[in-house]
Amino acid sequence: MHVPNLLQQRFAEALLGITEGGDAFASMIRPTSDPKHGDYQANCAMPLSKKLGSNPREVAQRIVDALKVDDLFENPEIAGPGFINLKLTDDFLLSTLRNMLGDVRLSVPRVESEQTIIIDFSSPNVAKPMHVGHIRSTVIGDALSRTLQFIGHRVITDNHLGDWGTQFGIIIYGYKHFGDPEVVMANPVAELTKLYRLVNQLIEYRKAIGALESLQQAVTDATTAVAKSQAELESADAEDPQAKKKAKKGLASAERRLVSANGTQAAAQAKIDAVDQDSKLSQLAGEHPKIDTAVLEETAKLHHGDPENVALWERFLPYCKDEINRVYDRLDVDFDHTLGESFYQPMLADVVAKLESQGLASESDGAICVFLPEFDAPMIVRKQDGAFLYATTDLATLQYRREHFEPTEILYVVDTRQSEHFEKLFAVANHFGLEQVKLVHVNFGTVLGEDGRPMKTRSGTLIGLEGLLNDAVDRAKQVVCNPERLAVFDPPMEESEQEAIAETVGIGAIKFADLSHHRTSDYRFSLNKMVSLEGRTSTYVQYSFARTQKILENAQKCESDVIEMVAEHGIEFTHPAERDLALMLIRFEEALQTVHKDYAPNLLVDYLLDTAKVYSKFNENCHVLKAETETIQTTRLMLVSLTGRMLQVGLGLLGVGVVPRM
RNA sequence: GCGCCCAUAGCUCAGCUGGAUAGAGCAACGGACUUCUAAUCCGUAGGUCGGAGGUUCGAAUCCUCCUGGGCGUGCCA
Repeated sequence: MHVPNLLQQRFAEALLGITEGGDAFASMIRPTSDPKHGDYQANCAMPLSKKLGSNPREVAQRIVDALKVDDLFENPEIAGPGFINLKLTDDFLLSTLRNMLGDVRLSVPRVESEQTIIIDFSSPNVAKPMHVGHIRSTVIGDALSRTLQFIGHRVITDNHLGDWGTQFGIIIYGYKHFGDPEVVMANPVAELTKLYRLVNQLIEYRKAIGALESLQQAVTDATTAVAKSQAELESADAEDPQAKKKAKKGLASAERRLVSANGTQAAAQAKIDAVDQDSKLSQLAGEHPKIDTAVLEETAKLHHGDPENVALWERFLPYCKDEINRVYDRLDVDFDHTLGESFYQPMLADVVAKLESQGLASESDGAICVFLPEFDAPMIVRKQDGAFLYATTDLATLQYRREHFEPTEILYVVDTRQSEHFEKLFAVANHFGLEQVKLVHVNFGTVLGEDGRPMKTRSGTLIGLEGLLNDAVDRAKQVVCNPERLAVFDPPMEESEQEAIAETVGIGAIKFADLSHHRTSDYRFSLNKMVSLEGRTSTYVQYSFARTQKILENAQKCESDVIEMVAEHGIEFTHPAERDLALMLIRFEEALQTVHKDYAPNLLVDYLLDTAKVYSKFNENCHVLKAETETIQTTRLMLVSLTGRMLQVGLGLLGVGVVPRM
């Protein structure tokens, strides 16, 4: 049920009778900000009165007179400067709920025009461990995929794996120089990860040594700047508060820079120390002074078809995929396709040739570039050395998807820092046969550390994703297995049930916390808050669900029983909390539509939390089993049953599970 | 230098195409368990929506400028 859409039609009809083109104002309908104003409000009278040059309240009255909404609303009221306030009738609410009973879609219709939407998300580089930075794309992409599918679109998910990059040069180098074939093949996933980490550490060591001097300089500069700012502050005219304020700000800024420079330098120094203080590592570092360039050479050899490296790549790739699939299993995320960069490798030369023949690309400084009028820098599709780039692969991917999937829309769930890349890509795609496809960069913000600084993806010291999931589940287990809480349950909870709950609650907490932020904003990653199991978290919603299930269990009723009871006893509202809950329930479709409109799952998160909140209030105020009459009990059982199902379905669309008790 | 993004309560964050008195959670303080699970609920306190102009009947939201921060910026992905 989508009340605003329904209302919009009614208003359009009424407005057309008032002035030509009046229906353009019909969309100005929204839920009221304050329940005392009713359920929905229409704001069209104010702007319309300006157009007509008359009093807004009079215009509102004319609209109300022409409006036909008796079947849905009580008498509309005009308030303030010209708001039209509308309150749904109880009859309408009750009959809408009745329709939701037994309907797996909870009265959410499938969209009228089905689109084919490709969602490109997650896309990790295989061969290196997944870390916290991979959460956002994976979780947002998965939630969008489930939600768009639910409302009736044809969704195709594709994990564009980074399976052809430098990380394989790292593994190949590591295998050739440090790998024991027997040990590696005995336990390939773990051993390859170890090799990756070792070689990466040695590379980082080299880089840190190379950078140390300039980092030291940055610290010195920042120190000087702080001293200078301090002097300025001291000499600032005490009579002039503005000058003093400015000097203070300058000092604060310089201090921040110093802290940052010190941090960067310390990180580099730590990398160096870690190797220097380990005799084995420092020996290896001494033996491989050019490891960074050597790794690039191994990568280049792979790309040029060197038989040995290609054979190693083919041998290692499945194990690398096993590694990431383990994480996807745990996260309950899957893909229709996993077409990585390597898949498009054979098509890249053709893409460049086609761009050149169409006059889109041209040679510049030895590279093949597409120059775009709206950008200073070109999009480079082939390097001087002949190698292809990210942009080339993306164009090949676009071409392939157009031919094989015929999408109407492609969503790229990728870090916002790549927005310029996508702007260029989409601009080129417009001249490359993809004018008809809606291309969207579903960008998202950076995950920050608890200190508020961006988590750098290449620092190598990031917390691994698997470890993080384990921590969350462990934390959830501690709470679930709290003896005080466990004592409540009858029959008692077996160990296996406790573990299942911890898994659902722990993983859900991480996903839900990520999805609760608007996708474009940065957020601070705080494991403590996510699994605190208090406040606006997944646990709150899951707990609400568990309470609904317990009531149904105690009443020994399932939804089909409720349908019969409704037919027999009828339904009515006798407490405001019942009506408030009903109003939330019928808005499910509205919430889902807003998720699609802005590609923003946080709107569904908000909706679920609000619904759970309203349910809690209902739960406090409206006892089901002790209800005074059959009709009241039937009404409440219906609300409980629908709420439980709605929370379950809603969480499911976010990729978060529920448990029957917790 | 140029481009993009951000600034909302002590902290972490919402705020949908401009709408009525700017919200939530956490932290603080005060209440509620003989009650279908207190992982809960109720209440109190806390904000010049970074600053200054402008558009409008009406601005956290749109425009301009300023300040502060982040990110990106020709051969990584």
